[in-house]
Amino acid sequence: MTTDFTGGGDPRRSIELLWGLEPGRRPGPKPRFTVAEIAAAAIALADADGLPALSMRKVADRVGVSAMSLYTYVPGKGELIDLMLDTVLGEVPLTFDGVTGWRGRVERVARENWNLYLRHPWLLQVATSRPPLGPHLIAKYDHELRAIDGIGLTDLEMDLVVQLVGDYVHGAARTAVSATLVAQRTGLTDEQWWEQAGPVLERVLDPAATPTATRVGAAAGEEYNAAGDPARAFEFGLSCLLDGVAARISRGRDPGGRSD
Amino acid sequence: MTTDFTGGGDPRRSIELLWGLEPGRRPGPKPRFTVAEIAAAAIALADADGLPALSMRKVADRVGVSAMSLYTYVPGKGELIDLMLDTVLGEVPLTFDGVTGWRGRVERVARENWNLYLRHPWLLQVATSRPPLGPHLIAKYDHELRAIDGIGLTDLEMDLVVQLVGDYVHGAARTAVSATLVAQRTGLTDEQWWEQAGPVLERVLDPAATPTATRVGAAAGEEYNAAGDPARAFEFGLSCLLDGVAARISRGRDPGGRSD
DNA sequence: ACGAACACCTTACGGCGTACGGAGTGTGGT
DNA sequence: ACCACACTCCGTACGCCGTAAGGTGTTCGT
Repeated sequence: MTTDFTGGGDPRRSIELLWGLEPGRRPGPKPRFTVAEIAAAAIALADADGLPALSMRKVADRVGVSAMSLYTYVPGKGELIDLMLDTVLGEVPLTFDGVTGWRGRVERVARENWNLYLRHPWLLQVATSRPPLGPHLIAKYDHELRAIDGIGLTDLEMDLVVQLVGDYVHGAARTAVSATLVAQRTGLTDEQWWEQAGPVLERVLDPAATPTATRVGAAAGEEYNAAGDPARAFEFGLSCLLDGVAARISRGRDPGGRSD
Repeated sequence: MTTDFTGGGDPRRSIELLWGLEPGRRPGPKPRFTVAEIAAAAIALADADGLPALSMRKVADRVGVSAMSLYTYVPGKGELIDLMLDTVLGEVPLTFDGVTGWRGRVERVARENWNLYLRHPWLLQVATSRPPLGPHLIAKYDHELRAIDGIGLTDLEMDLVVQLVGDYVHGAARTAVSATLVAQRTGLTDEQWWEQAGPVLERVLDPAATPTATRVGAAAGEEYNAAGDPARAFEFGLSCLLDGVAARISRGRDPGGRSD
């Protein structure tokens, strides 16, 4: 339903947390857990139940401390989520083994991101006010830029292409994740949903008012034999997008992209 | 921070609500408001304060009823949000006046969607389990398909292109919206944030470990003179994407898109 | 030994969505 | 006209949420 935004706390404390900066010896009892362990517990919970179901109390229960104890590890929930995000970004292998050419590398990047969203669907629900500049996010950005370094794009174009791919994958993964989890989230399979909504929908939908949608929807439904085929849509979109990038590389075009 | 998912209620009731199906004469007092009025109040609140700040109590206050009265109009918060979504989709003009060619039409579609997100940033935080199949969403889908009808794409490719554009715009708009609202959401301008986070960031960032990111980040920062230029990135990405679609149209290619 | 800063936790607050049931309203059937 | 019923409306309450505040116990540095 709704999203809250991370990034509202103390910037310094957030960076320290993300980069695991240790304050050295301090009075008081030794913390029983590490920040990484708290983050891992939170990630496991989010993976299992989704981000809306993630609460400080549940994380605390999972670790075995009281909810308020968590605040000795992280200043707030938003910071915990930023930490979770950077932590899972660390799963992405920063190599291009077995891949040739810039196109292969960008495909690798896109697919790794896609798979990341599929493994951690809650990522799609994270709404950051600012990118949490943690170690893994920085390393990943560098890695992605390296995929398209030295192929004829300006530095600025490189930044824009990495953004383009990232934005597209994020957008496309929403559908894939929803398709995977819709039954779990709503308690109804697509068939069950159509059983209930189908009759009233047929009453309100006027094929003559939306002829193109009717035609294309029918063709798509027949081809997919489902509400959609997100993986196929993703690969199609990625291919188009990369064709466009290839055209730009060929043309050595102005980075503004407003020439049209 | 987090997102809940809509689409968990009674499918039939949801469709009836979206399409404004009237049940006819019914016993009991006349409702003081229409469902559309409730939705409009909710939209105004979400526009002003964002989706996380939207609560049933606040909507009720704004309309001038008790929170629990709202449930005589909508079965739940999720359904209200679906309704809000379909309502604002109705703002998009379903014409292509002053536009020539499929490319111009798709650009119009993309920019209308982009502007919609800028006008209603909360849209980016709506997490639907299933697309809420309301009148405006259906009409918009038809309109978008018409942008690319009869230009040499198969029906399936048309569906895929519309998805591609929609996914990309959604992804790209996140950055634009965050950039616009970050100060409001976090209470800190970028300058203020850097003042606080900058010193510790400089301590942890190692330019030698991420040379490409360092170089490109510097070039981008200099060019943008800001954290980014979302509108420029959007236009760049859209241009690439459309180049790719153009290439596909030229080639009359297989819709699978896995040929490489 | 002592003060200060910590880890930990209990209590509490204000916010949230919405279940439940009571009171009032108006329709349709008799 | 009367009545049963289905509605509108709302007060109360519940369980959940994030986290402020303050108390207790622990450990460091002097």
